[in-house]
Amino acid sequence: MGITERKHQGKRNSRQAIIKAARKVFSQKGFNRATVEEITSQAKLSPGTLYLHFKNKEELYTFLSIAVLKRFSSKIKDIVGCAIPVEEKTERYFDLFMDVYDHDPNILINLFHLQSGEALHHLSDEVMQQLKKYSALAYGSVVSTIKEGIEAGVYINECPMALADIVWGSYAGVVLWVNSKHLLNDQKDFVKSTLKIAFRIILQGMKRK
Amino acid sequence: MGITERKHQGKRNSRQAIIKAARKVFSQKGFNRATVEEITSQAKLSPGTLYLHFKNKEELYTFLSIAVLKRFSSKIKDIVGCAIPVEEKTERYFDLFMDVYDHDPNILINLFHLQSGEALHHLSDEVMQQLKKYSALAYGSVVSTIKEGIEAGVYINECPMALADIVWGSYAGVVLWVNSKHLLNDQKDFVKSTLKIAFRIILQGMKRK
Amino acid sequence: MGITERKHQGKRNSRQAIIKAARKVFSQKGFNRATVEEITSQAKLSPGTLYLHFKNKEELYTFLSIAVLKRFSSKIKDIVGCAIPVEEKTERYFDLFMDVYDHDPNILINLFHLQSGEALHHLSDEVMQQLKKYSALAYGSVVSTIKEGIEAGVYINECPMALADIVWGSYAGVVLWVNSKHLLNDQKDFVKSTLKIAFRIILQGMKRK
Amino acid sequence: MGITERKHQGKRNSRQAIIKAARKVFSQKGFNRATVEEITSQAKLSPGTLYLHFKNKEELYTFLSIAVLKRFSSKIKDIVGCAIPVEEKTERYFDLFMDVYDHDPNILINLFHLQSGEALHHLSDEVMQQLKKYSALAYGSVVSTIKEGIEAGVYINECPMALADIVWGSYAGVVLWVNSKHLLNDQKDFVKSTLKIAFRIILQGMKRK
DNA sequence: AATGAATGAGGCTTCATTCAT
DNA sequence: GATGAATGAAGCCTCATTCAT
Repeated sequence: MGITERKHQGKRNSRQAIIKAARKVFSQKGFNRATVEEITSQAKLSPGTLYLHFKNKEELYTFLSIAVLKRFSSKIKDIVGCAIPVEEKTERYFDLFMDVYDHDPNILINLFHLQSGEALHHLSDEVMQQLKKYSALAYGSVVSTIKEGIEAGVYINECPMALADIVWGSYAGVVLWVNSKHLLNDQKDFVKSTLKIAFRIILQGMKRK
Repeated sequence: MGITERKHQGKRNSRQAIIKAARKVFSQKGFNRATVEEITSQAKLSPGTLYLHFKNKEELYTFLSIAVLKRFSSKIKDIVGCAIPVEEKTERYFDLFMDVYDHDPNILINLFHLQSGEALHHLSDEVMQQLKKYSALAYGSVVSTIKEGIEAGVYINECPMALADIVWGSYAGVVLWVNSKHLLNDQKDFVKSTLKIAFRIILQGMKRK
Repeated sequence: MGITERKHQGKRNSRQAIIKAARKVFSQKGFNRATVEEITSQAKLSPGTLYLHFKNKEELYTFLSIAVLKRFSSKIKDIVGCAIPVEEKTERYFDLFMDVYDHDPNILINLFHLQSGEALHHLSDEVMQQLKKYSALAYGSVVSTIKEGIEAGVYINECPMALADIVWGSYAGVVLWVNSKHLLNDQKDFVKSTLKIAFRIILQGMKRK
Repeated sequence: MGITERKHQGKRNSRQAIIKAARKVFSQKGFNRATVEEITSQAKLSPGTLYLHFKNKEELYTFLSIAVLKRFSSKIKDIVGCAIPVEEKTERYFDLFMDVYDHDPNILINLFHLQSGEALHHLSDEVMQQLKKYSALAYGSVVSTIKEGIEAGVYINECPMALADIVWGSYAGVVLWVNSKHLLNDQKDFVKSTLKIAFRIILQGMKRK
């Protein structure tokens, strides 16, 4: 594609190209080892262009995480609102986790890094707000469903937040762990099957005897 | 402590000071944002001193991880060898995980980062060997106990390696997750109680009905 | 020159500025005492710019040497191919040595240092190949001409490689020696006149009686 | 050798050990890449000991050079004073050069580096004086013999200093050149035979026809 | 909107030198 | 006289970011 054509496709296009490239590069290398130069060159753009769309590297990174959280929280809200038994909701949660994983298996690593304190120091207030908002939404929905399950006598009687932490943490931990251990080309299926078992175990373990 | 006293205590001391400071700084900031300057100044030493003890920043980092793995794998081997029922072994594993956590709650973050590929590029062969050795030892022991449990009909009949990944990944994931979510001064007890629940859930879920 | 003008001239310019400054600083201080900071500041650029053009300090250094070798070997090949008597070829060699010296009297010091093992540890394969290639070309041409002279009964019957070593080593040695002994501003003419005598002596001495 | 015994052998011993080790290490690595740590550990001493005998690394380096110059100038003066024909003196010079080379083939590289400006910046006045004194003595003797040869009609009528530069520069240049080109284990004989030819050529070339 | 050359702060690492023992 | 742990200045290099075009 020549420079001329690309220019005519407007700002939207370069933004999408950067987002796509960033997902890939951040996934492969993590936040620190990923360079702006590599991301933009994979997007067939120049470094300066990144800064037309994002305030800095961190905000691009955070943007990717927020995107997942948005997707997540929106879908999870749908489930929470449904008039179906808790156990069926939980099944759907499982599908949702898998869906997110399919959509971008590595983006979860970003969310993790984000909270691990390696990034998050030069974010604008606006982005920070969004991050908190969607994070709270997604997390809150999980908590409320668990609470519902406890009240319904389905799940063990523990602090619902702790249980949500366990679900969420286990999910992310297992993905990261298996990912890093099995650096194969097609690890996606392997991770998914392990995740499937993990979920079954956790849900089984959370059930009141 | 004055210069005089410190010097009197020999090389050992500065090494320990660096290890201690490194544990703290790496935990707080992660590998990349932790600087050699900060680690050594917290140890009340000058930057050059670090290199009397460690080849570079990465090897210091890896050293910390290996130390945990060593501690872990040595204790875990003791448990594996015992002539006690699998379920009792699992109980002891739990104590061991807690013991490691008590000994240095943050060091696990290092192990995780280590495998995430953000570090590990300038390690000497010797250190790399050690890392692999102790990593395999610790992991292998968990796998063999799970296998024993499956054969004894106690645990569900799934790939033991997958189950080990789930145990290990969940543990690390929950620690990281809860740690990063609750950035309080005294989160240790909070994390531990969540971990306790997590273990109970997972063990319960792994049991054959 | 203002920033505006310089930027307008593209990447080429900064490269040339660095090469020019590097020649000067390396000549004055040698490889080790020359600092990247000094080279780039003399080029009115910032340190980072050097690394847009050269992988590291060593490759810049080597580049300068290869440039001379290229110039040298290309011209020397022309002479070798000519259908003229050996003695005339030798005359032209002399002119060539002087030409290289005129073009950059100090660059020979680089070649020397290069082989002395004080540099040459972080070169990329590509640069290393080039260095060897042009080095072999230049040296080989001298050897073949000497061989021709021996066979024609013009020069004494000694190992042609040894004779080439003597010609080359004497040339470089005399330049370095006179340069370092007479640290005057205008030593160029002095060196050249000494070189002229040296060549006359060596050629005379190499003749079969 | 235990610490106790070494201590009883007095200062002289450690000084000699350092000198010996320094000759070796400087020869192998050049001034910059040779480290104080390596020199002293080869001498089975600790770094601090070097500074009991030499003000700094440069002065140790210079000391080695001065030692050669001393040896050189003293022997050369003997030759100058002899009532023998110039041509015979020249023969003896040749033997002397070879003798120095045999005694320490690499020390000449030091002298060269010394003048190339990579060292020589932190010398005490006293050492600087010595360096100049013995340098002038050795060089002056060569010049005076050449002058004698010119006056006797043996050598071509050129500036005697230039001729001395050529002899000296060629010698050092050939050693360095051949040394660096043929990094073999037993290059000493190879260098010597090349030097022999070189001398023959230069002396022959200097003769008046 | 896009470029990409240039920047320069900041980090890692080395190693000659010191000094308390 | 000797030690050797510790120092800390100095150097190389990276890379997120800027800005003139």
